[in-house]
Amino acid sequence: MASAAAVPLAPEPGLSRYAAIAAALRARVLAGEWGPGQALPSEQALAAQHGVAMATLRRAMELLASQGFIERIHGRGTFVRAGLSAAPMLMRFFRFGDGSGEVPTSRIVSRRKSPAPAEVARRLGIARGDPVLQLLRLRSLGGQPRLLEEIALPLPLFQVLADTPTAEWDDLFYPMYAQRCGVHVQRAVDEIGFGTLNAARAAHLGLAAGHPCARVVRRAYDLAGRCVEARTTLGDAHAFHYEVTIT
Amino acid sequence: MASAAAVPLAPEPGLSRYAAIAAALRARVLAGEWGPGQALPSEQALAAQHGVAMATLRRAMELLASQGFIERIHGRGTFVRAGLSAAPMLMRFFRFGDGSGEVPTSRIVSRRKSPAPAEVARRLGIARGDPVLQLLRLRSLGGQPRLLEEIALPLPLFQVLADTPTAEWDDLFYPMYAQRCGVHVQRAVDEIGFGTLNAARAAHLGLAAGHPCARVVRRAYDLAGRCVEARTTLGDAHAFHYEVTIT
DNA sequence: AAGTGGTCTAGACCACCGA
DNA sequence: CGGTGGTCTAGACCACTTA
Repeated sequence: MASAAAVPLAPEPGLSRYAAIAAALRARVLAGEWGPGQALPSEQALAAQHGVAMATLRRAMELLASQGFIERIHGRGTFVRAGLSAAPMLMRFFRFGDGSGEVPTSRIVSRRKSPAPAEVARRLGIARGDPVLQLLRLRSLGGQPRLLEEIALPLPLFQVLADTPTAEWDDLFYPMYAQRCGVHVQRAVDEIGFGTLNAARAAHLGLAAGHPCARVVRRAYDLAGRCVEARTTLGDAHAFHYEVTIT
Repeated sequence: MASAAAVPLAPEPGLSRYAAIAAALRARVLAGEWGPGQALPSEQALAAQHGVAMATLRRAMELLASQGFIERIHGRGTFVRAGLSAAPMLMRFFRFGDGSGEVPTSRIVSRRKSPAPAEVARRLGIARGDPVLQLLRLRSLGGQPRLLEEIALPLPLFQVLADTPTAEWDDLFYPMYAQRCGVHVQRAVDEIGFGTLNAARAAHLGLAAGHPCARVVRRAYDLAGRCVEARTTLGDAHAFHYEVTIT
């Protein structure tokens, strides 16, 4: 099995060589062979493993990189993507922290363990009644509450957060998930809609009941495609703003 | 100047060969050497012209293709992109025509030539007072008006539309711009926000004054990067829905 | 200096399209 | 069939990072 090893069993007959290799590498990553943030073997090594020329192996890598699955760093190596950039992924939908340079703050209003209601279960892809951690979080700017977040986390996975005082939590949740729970958010889908605030929610935001709000429903997924967080963010509709480029 | 012709004058010193070639090709397209929808020379011809290997030329082409600038069709050739897919680019933001299979209709409510107000001029990137064609268009579904569009078109360019009875207009505007005015929309930017309807606009949509609305402000650009259309679309906020994937 | 990914070459062969 | 773009090879050399 030295030189003519090549593809052992074609995963899909109609697939080009580089696409097959990309699929194989993807599978190996999902199987946990290399974890998020870790380096893959060098191109040379992988090319030898798969019995193809370097250029072909590189095409496979480029494919995976273009899909955001791996990250290639010149002179250092190729790495499994560690997760979404720690950045303020959410606030970008709202005029939040623009200009003044003021620091946004966040506060956990409530935390409770409970069986998943139907809607939450559906979003997380778990069974109704499975245990989840439900959080209510208020994000403020300059002392003004701006965004209300309702977050649901599947529970065996996020048990650590149920046991840690919320005062010790980090401001950025996704890096915290990675460090404390070993959960790496790799992809998220946001659904944007519109509605009005009920009295309880409006009170948190300092608005009148019935005030129009923008609603961003997010589902966050890890590398394996499991939904690991369901989050609904509500904010004043008039402060909502988003830009899309169509090509 | 046969074999060692190569790059005549490097456009940017720090640029790789393929990036330089991509830039050069881009410039030739913008200069009008090949119009939208037309074929570029074959890879072989272009590689010879630039004095590089086919693989390098191909990298340049792949770059341009990934940017949506050209379209490569196996066995046929490489073409300058003709414009945005004729599709219902706009309605995708609204629940509009879902399910029932009913046919959306559109009607031009008003058309008038006028000097550009400041806001319109800013969006189109022209001077205040330059002549524009301003349209008001109502899009309906099942007899129900759903979207109100305010469209501004710079005027020397779209004169044909000022002279053609609106009854003869096509339903899809972008293909019509291409056929009748020689304007190919290649890229568009949408800004999404929420607001409320004033009495006049609400009346067109059959809603009450002050009703919450979603507002999509679009700027459409041609290949050369000129803004050729400024469009504001208003619709019932409760019918608004959009999905974004973050990676 | 050794190891990584990035660029480039000069070919070969294949898959697709149209006359 | 001839011409197009798509895949693949087996090299060479360059640029960047780390130690």
